[in-house]
Amino acid sequence: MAKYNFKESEPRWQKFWQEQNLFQAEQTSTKPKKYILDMFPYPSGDGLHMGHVESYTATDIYSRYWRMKGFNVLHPQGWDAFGLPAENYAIKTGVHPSETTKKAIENFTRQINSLGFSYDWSRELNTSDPSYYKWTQWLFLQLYAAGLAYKKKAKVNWCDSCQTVLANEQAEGGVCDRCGSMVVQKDLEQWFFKISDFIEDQMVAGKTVKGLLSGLETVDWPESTKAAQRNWIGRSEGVEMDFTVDNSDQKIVVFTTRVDTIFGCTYVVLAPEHPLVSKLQIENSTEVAEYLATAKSKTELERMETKEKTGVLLQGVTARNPFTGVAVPVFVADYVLGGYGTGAVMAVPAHDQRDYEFAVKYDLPIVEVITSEKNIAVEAGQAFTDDGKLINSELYNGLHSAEARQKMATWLADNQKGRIKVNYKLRDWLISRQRYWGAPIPIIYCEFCGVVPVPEKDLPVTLPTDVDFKPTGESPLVNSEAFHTVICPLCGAPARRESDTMDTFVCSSWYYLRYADSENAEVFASPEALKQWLPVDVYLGGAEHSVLHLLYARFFTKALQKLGLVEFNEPFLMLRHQGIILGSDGNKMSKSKGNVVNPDEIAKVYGADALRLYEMFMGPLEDMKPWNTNGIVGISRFLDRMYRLAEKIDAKLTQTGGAKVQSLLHKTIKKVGEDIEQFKFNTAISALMILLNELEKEPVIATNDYRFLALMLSPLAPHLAEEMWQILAGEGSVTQATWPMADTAAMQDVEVTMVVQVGGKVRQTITVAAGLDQNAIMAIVMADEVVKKWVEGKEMVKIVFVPDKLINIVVK
RNA sequence: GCCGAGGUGGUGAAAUGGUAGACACGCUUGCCUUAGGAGCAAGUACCGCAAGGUAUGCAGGUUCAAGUCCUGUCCUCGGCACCA
Repeated sequence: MAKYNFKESEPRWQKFWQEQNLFQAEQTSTKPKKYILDMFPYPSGDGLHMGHVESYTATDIYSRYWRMKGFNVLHPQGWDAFGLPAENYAIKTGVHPSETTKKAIENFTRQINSLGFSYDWSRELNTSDPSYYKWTQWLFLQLYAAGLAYKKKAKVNWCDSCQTVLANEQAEGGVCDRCGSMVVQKDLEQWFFKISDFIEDQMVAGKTVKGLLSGLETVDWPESTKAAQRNWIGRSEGVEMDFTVDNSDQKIVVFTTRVDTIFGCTYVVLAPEHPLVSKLQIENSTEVAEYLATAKSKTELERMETKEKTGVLLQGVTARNPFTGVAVPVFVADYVLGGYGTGAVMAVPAHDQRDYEFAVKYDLPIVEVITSEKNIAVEAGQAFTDDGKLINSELYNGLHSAEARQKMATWLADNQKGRIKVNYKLRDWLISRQRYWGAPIPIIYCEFCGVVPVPEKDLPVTLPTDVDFKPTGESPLVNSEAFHTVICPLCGAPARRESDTMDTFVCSSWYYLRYADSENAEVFASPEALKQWLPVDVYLGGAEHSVLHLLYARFFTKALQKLGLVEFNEPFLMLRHQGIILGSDGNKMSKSKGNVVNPDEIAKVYGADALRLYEMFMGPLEDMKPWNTNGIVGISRFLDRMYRLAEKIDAKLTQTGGAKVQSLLHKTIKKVGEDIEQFKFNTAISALMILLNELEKEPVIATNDYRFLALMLSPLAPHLAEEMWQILAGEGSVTQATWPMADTAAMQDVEVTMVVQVGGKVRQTITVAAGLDQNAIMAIVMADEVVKKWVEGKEMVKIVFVPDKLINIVVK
């Protein structure tokens, strides 16, 4: 029998599957549905990398498996095609982004098909196609009409090198996500989505719907991803309270989570951006102005790197502690952030490390009001920041922190000096970008009518294609007269078109809805199609999207639910991440490190099945794993041996081997199915290897048993499985066959190996008939020479018996 | 600092509280040959001649029995971070 020739076989089957249209989801079906989705790729010029292959293989196995189990599977693929790299490339070379993108998509498509992935290409979508972004714009208008998209002047992150603003999520640590250059703060008019409206649960059409926080409890997602989102949202409960300013009608509102420490407040601090700084009567206003100027000139990064606390006393200004009525000095200092809480804090040096450092530097009083109940020694030079028992706090003395917080909040409310307040770190989502290669924001500015949404009939607002990509460093949209100059849809006066485009994350926040009905020209997706397919049952992609894409997509779903456009609350019921595949040197694959392994090259040498299987065999899907080309030969051998096992097929034989082999076979059927359902592909493959090792010891193989192998391999190594199916002269394609049922009766062991322990230590193993009771086993064991030796002369205290597994004789 | 996930052979890794290291790579020895990115057989945690003992980051604990459960501690990776 000839060796398995993947080079000939793989393209042949890929063509066959395409021609037979085997992977198209059924529009009408009585089968249960399963929507299995990959995060769609950005079609970069570099082509597919190992991480794509890992993720797409996992969902492919999963999809093929559920099809064999009789499910109507929707497994689509598309392109997240807008974005900066194509535009920057255009500015550098003059090649239009649509051309670059088109080429990249062709290459991606070729690569994906060459690995035998079973996508339903009839639903392919491309976010840069007007037929898609028409609906991105339409959805924007729905949000605008509902007040969920708004424009405001705000301090925003600006990247000078990318010439655009960035979302907070894209400017973490004061550095541009894309190019790594320093982000500066600018005051600009920008478009925002009101993501902050959806943090908590709310009433929609008389029903409570889950917000971004509590919704996390309803989905099957990795704990780390849920935690990252909670972290990013940054909910904290506390109180806001008013410090009245002496000789003024102003008051300083501070936010704190530790109102229990209020009696230790010895000063108040305003952020440099705080509006009161310019309103108060300050004696040393020149000094303060100088401080504000230096604080403003610092970049985010500098401000964070400076450990030393700085600030200036506002001379002539004092504020009154709402509880004690005591006057305290007021400072302006940049360790207080303008953008969080009220931009003002009460300082309690004894119980807050930052306030402590500041107080030491400026020689301010430190008053202890909390003592540890656990007798923990407070380190010298440190504030005691734990909860404890109150002291020096008048009638609150002796209370525990938690108790005191409640009572104090009540007192504040009763006396109208404060209120319970919840703060969040999450800001509204800044979605406008000063770039060309994105979906235009469908807004027109009219001198008379103001902000006018583009009428639905005029959608899509298409990108001008006749623009010049001269390397000016600026988006060509800015200079496109034809694009800018429009007529106001309301009054007909000359008007100006919004020239900003939307963040690409807007496009990817709803694409999973479009797959349900990707060809529809009337609506973004029909209610029937949405009802048939959504929500997504299983979603797979990189953990780097834990906050950005996944949070935005959840927001979009919740917003559309509120608008009555979808009927569900969470878009992705189950989420898994593929782990990063590192280079063989243990570093992240990168061109500069020269450790990149190209999937095309590997597939050429070992075949698509071997590449797919090896990536799954390397370890748990979610783990980070170093690539090792040597390891793939083990998989190659396994596939060859599977194929060659056919040489032993004896058509007259009804079953391979004895009861033991049959038991293993059916146990394997059960295990492989269970493992695939749990994304444990590594152990599914090893189970098949164990089975193969056993079957190879048999002189002859029954046709039906070989058939089981082909069926089990079909999701994992689909090309080889088809070839094996042909050897059996099976009907049609194994891809359309039904997943085998494990025979429970055959799985019963006739003989078992039992462990014999004496005093908890393994002393002997015995092979006995299955199902023997304790007495029978004891009789066998006590006759055993080795066991006798260990038990001799000792008193048997207890026998622990686990049927068919273990017997432990506890001796004294 | 806070939150999350982890620490098991030379390597990638297995293990519903029940024989730790399955499966695979690599390595050692042998066989075979249509010299192929072959195939087959045996072996491969550590100490010990053996009997046996020791091993899942470290220290304790629970249990007849712990990689697995509990307490503490160290380290690695990921996210957030002057968030009051």
